[in-house]
Amino acid sequence: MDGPSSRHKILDVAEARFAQRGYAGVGLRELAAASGLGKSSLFHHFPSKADLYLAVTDRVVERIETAVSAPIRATGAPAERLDAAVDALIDTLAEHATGARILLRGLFEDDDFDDDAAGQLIVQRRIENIVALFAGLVKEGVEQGVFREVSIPHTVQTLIGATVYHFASGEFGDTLLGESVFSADAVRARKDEVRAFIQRGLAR
Amino acid sequence: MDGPSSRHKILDVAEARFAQRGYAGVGLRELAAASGLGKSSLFHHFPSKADLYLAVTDRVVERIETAVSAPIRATGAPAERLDAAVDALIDTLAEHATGARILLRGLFEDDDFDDDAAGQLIVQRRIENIVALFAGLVKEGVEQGVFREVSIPHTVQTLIGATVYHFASGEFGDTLLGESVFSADAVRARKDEVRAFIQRGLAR
DNA sequence: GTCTATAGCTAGATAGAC
DNA sequence: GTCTATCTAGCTATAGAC
Repeated sequence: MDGPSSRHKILDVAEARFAQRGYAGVGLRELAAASGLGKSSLFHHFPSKADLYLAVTDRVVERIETAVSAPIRATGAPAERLDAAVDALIDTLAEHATGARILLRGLFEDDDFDDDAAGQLIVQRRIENIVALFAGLVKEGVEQGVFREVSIPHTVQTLIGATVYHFASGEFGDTLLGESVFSADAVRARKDEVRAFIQRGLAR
Repeated sequence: MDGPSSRHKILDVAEARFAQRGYAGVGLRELAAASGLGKSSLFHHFPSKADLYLAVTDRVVERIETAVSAPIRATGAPAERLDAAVDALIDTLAEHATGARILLRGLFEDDDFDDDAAGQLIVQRRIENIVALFAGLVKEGVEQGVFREVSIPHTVQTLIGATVYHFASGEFGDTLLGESVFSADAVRARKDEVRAFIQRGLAR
């Protein structure tokens, strides 16, 4: 047992810092120090800062993809599979406190990652896949007549807002709720509230 | 008629750039050039970059505050006032395309603005006021028995997710919807979808 | 795989002329 | 109110020893 590899450690540290202050807000010196390495050693593991950031983002997105794929692809009624998928999504967001922020930043951080267009594409494809999974499930429900005729894209946006935004809201969310949004209590409450909203929002 | 003042021009330029790439991602040189000024001239209008950022944020939050105050404080049934407030909020977010991102960034950008703690407090108070307005309205509906017994804070979070997140989602949202989230069509559709979701989500 | 040293550049901010 | 010039400190990235 060697403990976590340097690469793993760097990714953990980078995920936490990038989540807080964004890509441009964090320097490699800071990441190196917090990882217990010299600054130059980072370049042995990742060819550039942009590559490191993309590796962080991809890991986050992969977690989500893994978590929601099974419940969505399961057999059963759309309403139940959607409930299970939202539960799994919330569990994953709650377990890794920094993931939601990284994910949300990925959506509106327009940085120049021209150097690693390939890496960007991988992340993008993964996100498209997750969106397609949810969209397909909602569509299935609408076509079966168990959901009312909502707009699929708008419903996906509402789902993201209700889950990802919530767990990315940080101190603001903590203050609003009166406890950490990541506390077991708050996570359970969020699941109940979101499930109830979705069920009622989609019911015919 | 002198046209817009330099200060106004700087604020417009800064709002657009900060919305795209965040506080740390934008340099004063870039802002100065885009405002048609030399870099040093910015310091005549704003004492520091942090102050400029706070001025941008405050202007955005003030717009929202102004837009939603009237409908929420009006007389009428809570459900109707909530609909009107959400409409007004969406109109404001749609009218100033950069506002939603600035707002959302304000929630999870943990930069060091220690230099201007006073400015931070003003923005924070304004946000608290907006939250209190919505929370009070939902609470009123619950107490009158016209809304079911939802959690007030979680409902506020869901409202923010459904509106602010949506208009901050940028290219991702555009791709998902198949058109700009700011197009007249998409704005109208968003209003309809959100209103329907909220009404059904809150109904007893 | 980690280090020291350094290159080359840009950052925010200040001084002072006009 | 805007400018040029400059300061210090930070940045990403590279070279090369061990």
